[in-house]
Formats: sequence, structure tokens, C-alpha cells
Amino acid sequence: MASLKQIASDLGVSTATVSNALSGKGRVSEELAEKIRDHASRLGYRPSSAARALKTGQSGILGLVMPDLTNPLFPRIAQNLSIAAEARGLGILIADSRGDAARQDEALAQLVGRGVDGIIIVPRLGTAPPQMDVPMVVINTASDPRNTVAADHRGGGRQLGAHLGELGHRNVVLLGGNRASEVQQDRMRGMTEGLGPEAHTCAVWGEEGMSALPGLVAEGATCVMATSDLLALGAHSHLSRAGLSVPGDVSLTGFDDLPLATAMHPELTTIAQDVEAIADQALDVLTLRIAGRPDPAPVSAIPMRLVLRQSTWPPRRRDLSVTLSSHHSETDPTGAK
Amino acid sequence: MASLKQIASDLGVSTATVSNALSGKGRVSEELAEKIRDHASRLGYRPSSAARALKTGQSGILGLVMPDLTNPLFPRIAQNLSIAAEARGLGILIADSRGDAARQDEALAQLVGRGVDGIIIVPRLGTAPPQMDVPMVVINTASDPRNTVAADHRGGGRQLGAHLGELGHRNVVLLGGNRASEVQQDRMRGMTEGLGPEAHTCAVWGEEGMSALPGLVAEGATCVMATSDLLALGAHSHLSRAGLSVPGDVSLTGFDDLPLATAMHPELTTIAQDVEAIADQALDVLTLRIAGRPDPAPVSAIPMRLVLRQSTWPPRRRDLSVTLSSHHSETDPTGAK
DNA sequence: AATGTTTGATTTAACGATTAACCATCGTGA
DNA sequence: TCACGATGGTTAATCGTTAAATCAAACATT
Repeated sequence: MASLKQIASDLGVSTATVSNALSGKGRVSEELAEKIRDHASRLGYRPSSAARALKTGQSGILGLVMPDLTNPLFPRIAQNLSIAAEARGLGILIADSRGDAARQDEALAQLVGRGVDGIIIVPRLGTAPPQMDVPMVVINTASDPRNTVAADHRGGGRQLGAHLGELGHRNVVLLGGNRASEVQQDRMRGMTEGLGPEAHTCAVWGEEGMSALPGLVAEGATCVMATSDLLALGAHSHLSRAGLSVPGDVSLTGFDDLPLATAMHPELTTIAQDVEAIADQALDVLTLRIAGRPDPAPVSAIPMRLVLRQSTWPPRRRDLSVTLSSHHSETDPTGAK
Repeated sequence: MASLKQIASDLGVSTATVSNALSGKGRVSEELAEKIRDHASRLGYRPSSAARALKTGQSGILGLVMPDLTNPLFPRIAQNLSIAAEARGLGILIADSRGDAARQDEALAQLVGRGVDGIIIVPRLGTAPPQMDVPMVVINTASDPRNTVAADHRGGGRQLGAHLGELGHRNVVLLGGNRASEVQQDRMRGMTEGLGPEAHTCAVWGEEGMSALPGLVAEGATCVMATSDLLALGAHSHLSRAGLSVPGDVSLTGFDDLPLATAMHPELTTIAQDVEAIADQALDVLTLRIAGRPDPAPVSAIPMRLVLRQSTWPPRRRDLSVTLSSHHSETDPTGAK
């Protein structure tokens, strides 16, 4: 491995000069600097990050703590964080907290032990992450708005709700996966707001809630809004098993725009997080904190993007033909099998 | 931050002694060692990984290069690798090659630049990873068996095929996503073997292949075997859109046992990778290579586990009631809607 | 001509942990 | 009593990089 010392002795100069030439910091004649850069690249010189970290106290590595990598949304966040980090010359060390709060603390300790400069954390459900003396940024949980970056879940729900409201739905079932999740509650709150005051909504949860769906439709519900795409897929199964077709008999929406949303039939109307923007924001906030700059303006929630597909349609009327403002260009699926 | 020097001067001993006491390497009286450990933990001492890395030349960090984190299987591998690494006191630095071969090389260079001790790589499709002077292990692509750890895709296909063969399927459609993927080809090869010589199979690919499914069923196919769960979901959509029910009219299988497999209805019969074992193996191989030990015996492919659910059933007969060896305890779904 | 100032490079000392080499001290066997 | 081997510890060098302090010319200023 080529080192500064190597280059220096090869060229008969001091290591300091080499360091200066390569970093452009001190005072080196352009002529010599050129010669040094040349030789360095010929030798394939790569500065030792360990040595640099030791000297400067900065490792150039960020820690990422995730509750559960099997949640299909997180990898997308991780991927975008990794891209954003690379663009800033930083590396990302992952740690999996496996949902467990204790393990989450342990993971944090591990990371700081490895000398990360800062930490990005996606905390498990409501668990507020511990306050540490390391710069941190929290994703997707509204704890402290000054170090949190999050999608506008509520606004997203509102968009979806408004869409269905416009279609004419007034009797809507909200399907959640986990009562304890603040994010899911936010999403539901937004949906209700978007639907407007004249709509009647009711929330159901989990496997039990899914089974109740056909009954609720029989009682007049015309739409099911799930707080995740996976849940929507489950709902779709329960509904079609009961002989109800989507969107003919009942409209269905998801959340997050996972790959499966387009693999279903009908393709799922859902709402997408701008994961790229989230990752960017998170890294901006974090790098500022690492630089010790006073906190910038609190970050506002990042808007979500409505993705209209084929699973939403105006409610079937007892009386027949329906006129609508044509959000879709498809043929009327009401009569479809 | 507490350092060795700090502890040493607090206790009036030399840093060497503190180092020895903490690592248990040199000769220190048990009495003094105890006192040192005590003080160290009181101060919350954490050795500086940078300093240690500089001195020993080992960073304790592994690099992980993945082609595309949005593929739902990879995160599970990543998660298990992260767990396995943690158990061995190692960290994992991620890098996303985004499918691009050029970026893959760049990611590798980045990682070695950061001083990783070894690299785990899941190469993009057929791209053979470049030979570098860093210890490496390759996952899921059969390049060189001596540094490759992979699930037994072919054996998995064989298991699935055998299952369907036993049920009586003789006319089977194989559905793939990408012709270029060796893994998918392996899977298909296995399926064909498992079904046995008397079965007739035909392979179709991608979106185009999915559209052809209903026609093929009309021509006598009784079963669709997809090379991934996501593909199976798509197939299910196309089939049910055409009025064909699963498993009544046609059986369906997936691959990988993703979360969506249980969210579908019927739940998908599929085959699961033992990601935990894969991760373990990969790390074992890699740590051996890092230690410079001569290569251990080549690793054999890791067996997959058949997951029987409700999407497979004996083929419908022109003549009626069917007797079967009851792989399922469900009621006959042939008559179901 | 004596005194600054700029320019280009060198010394030197650190960062924190590890480790080979060295040095006391004490007990033991010859 | 003397040399010897444990035992318990210290010194000092080192890993590769950085940065402050220093130094020696060359050049400009009065």
C-alpha cells in the first residue's frame, strides 16, 4: 500500500509537502504539486481513512439504524440514503434494531463505538430514540421537528381522501395494520380530513379488521383505504373471496407505492413517498449538525405524490348510470366480472 | 472521550498496562486488571476504532455491494448479514451499485478506499465481479464455487416441481422475469427436473409471457410456476382477470416467500431461501479468507424450504371427482367461486 | 543597506492503541 | 550467596495523516 511517506521519499520531499500538494491546503509550487499528484496516481495512492479519522476525529461514516429491513419501504430509504451519502463523500454503516428497543440502543452504542460522525435513525414505532451526544436525525417519526425528516403522511392521506371524496364516496372504511403506529394514525387522520365532514368513516385494524370488510361493504361502505399497500393487497383478497370486485363494488387504496401495487389487478391507486427528497433532507440536516452549525430552520414535511391507478372508481349507485369528472380514462369496470 | 492515556494517568500506570489489562494479552496482576476494567467502564471507555485500525491494519468493517436494494429479497439478505456480522463483532458498510456494472466497480473502489477488511457482493445478473486484492465472497451467483455462497435454486425448483408432479400436473407453464438471469434459469431447470420426464413444460417471459397465460391454460396447461413471488402475483392478476381461479382452474407457485405471499388470496405456495444460513456461510467464508487461511472446502448450495400454501391443487379433470394424496387439509376449492 | 514580507518547503508533534523490547523485584534452587 | 526464571510492569516505537510552528531564501520596502 502506497503511503504519503512512500511518495515523499520517492520524490525526495517531506510528507507534509505531499499532504499539502494532494489536499491543496498548504503552500506548494504548482510545478511540484503536479509532479506529486502524478506520482501519487501512478502508485494508486489512497489515503488511509483510518489514519485520517484518527487525526481529524472525523470518520466520514454515518450510521443508519433501521427497525426492520423487511419492511419493503425501508430498503428504498436506505438505498436513497446511500446514494445521497455517496454524493457527499460519506459512507453508511448499517445496523438493524430488529424492532427491539433494547437492541436499538445497543445498535446505537455499536455505531458510536465505531466512530460514526452522525446517526440516521428510523425508530421503532413510537419509541423515542435516546438522546445521545452524537449528531442525529430521525426519519418518519414526528418527535422533535428540529431533527426530524418525514414524509407528509397526513397530507398524503388528505390527498387520497380528497380524491375519493371527489369521486363521491361518503362511506369509507379505514384499514390499519397497527394501532400503535403514529404514522398510520397520521395517515388516517389525513384521509378523514380529505374526505370532508360529510363523509362517514370507520377504522378497523389488522387481520380481524380485514375479515370485517365484506360485512361493512354490505352495510353500505363503498371504499376501503388501507394504510399500506400490503394491507390493501390483503383487503383485496378478502373482498374478492367474498365475491366483491374492485373497483366495481368497492374502491381500494394503498399507501407507499410498493412494487406490488402494479403487480396487482386492478393496479392499486396509492400514494408515494418522495424517498429521494427525504434522503437528501436527512443528509443535509445531519451534515449541518455534524458541522456544529446552529440548527437550521425546522424541516417541513415532505409532500407525497398521488398515484392514480385502476383501483378507485365512483361508488356504485342503487340507481344506475353514473356521470363523473373522469379521473380515469378506462371503461366503466362496474359491469366487469 | 476517554482514552487509554486518560485511564492510565488517572490510575498512575502506563498506557501499555491499561491496554494489556483490557485486552488480557500481556502480564498484569489480576488485582490491577480489575481496577483498570472498573475505572474504564466507569468512564464509559470505548477504544477508538480509528486508532486500532491504523495500528493493526484491520478495520473490523465489511463492505456489502448490492445491485438493487428495491428487490425485496436483498434487504432480507442484508438484514441477516448485518446480524451475522454483529455477532462476529464486525460492521457492515453498504454500497449500492444500482445495477450498473460501472457503478459496481466504483462502489468496490469506494469500499476498499474506506479500508474494509473484506467484501460481500451480490453481483448484478451475470456480471462477474472484478478480481480484486481484497477478500471477497459472492452471493447467489455461481461464478467460482470456492468463493460463492448461494441458495440451491435448482434444488428449490426441483422440490416445487416434484410437489406439483405428485399432485398430477403434466402440463406446466414456467414464467420468468428476465431471460438473462442465471438464477432464474437455474430455478426453471430445477422445476423441469422435479416435474419429471413425462411432464410437458414451456417457458414464457415477462409482461408478454403473463398475457399469454390464459391462452396457454385454455390449451391445457394446469399449472403456472413463476420464478418469483412478484411475478406470481402478476400472473394471478392476469389469470383471474380472464376468469380463471387459482387453484381451482390452475395452480400457481412463486419463489422466495416474500411477505406478499401470505397477503394474497389464495396464499401462495412458494419456496423460501434460508437467508440466515446464507448470511452465516458468507461470513464464515469471508472471515476465513481475511485471516488468510487457505481456502476451506467449497461451500455447497444451501437447501431451500418448500412452503405449502393454498395456491396449489391437483389439476382439474375433465371427468369429475378427484382423489388425491392430500397435501392440503382444505376443502376442495375447485367449486369455489 | 537594513528591515519586512512573501513564497516554498521542512520540522515536529500530535491523534489513540498496540507491541516488542526492556527493566525491576522477588523467590528459588544450586 | 549467586545466578536464574518468573512475575509485573514501563519505555518507546510505530501505524499514516495532518497542522502548527519554523526556517531559508528571494523579493520588495523604506
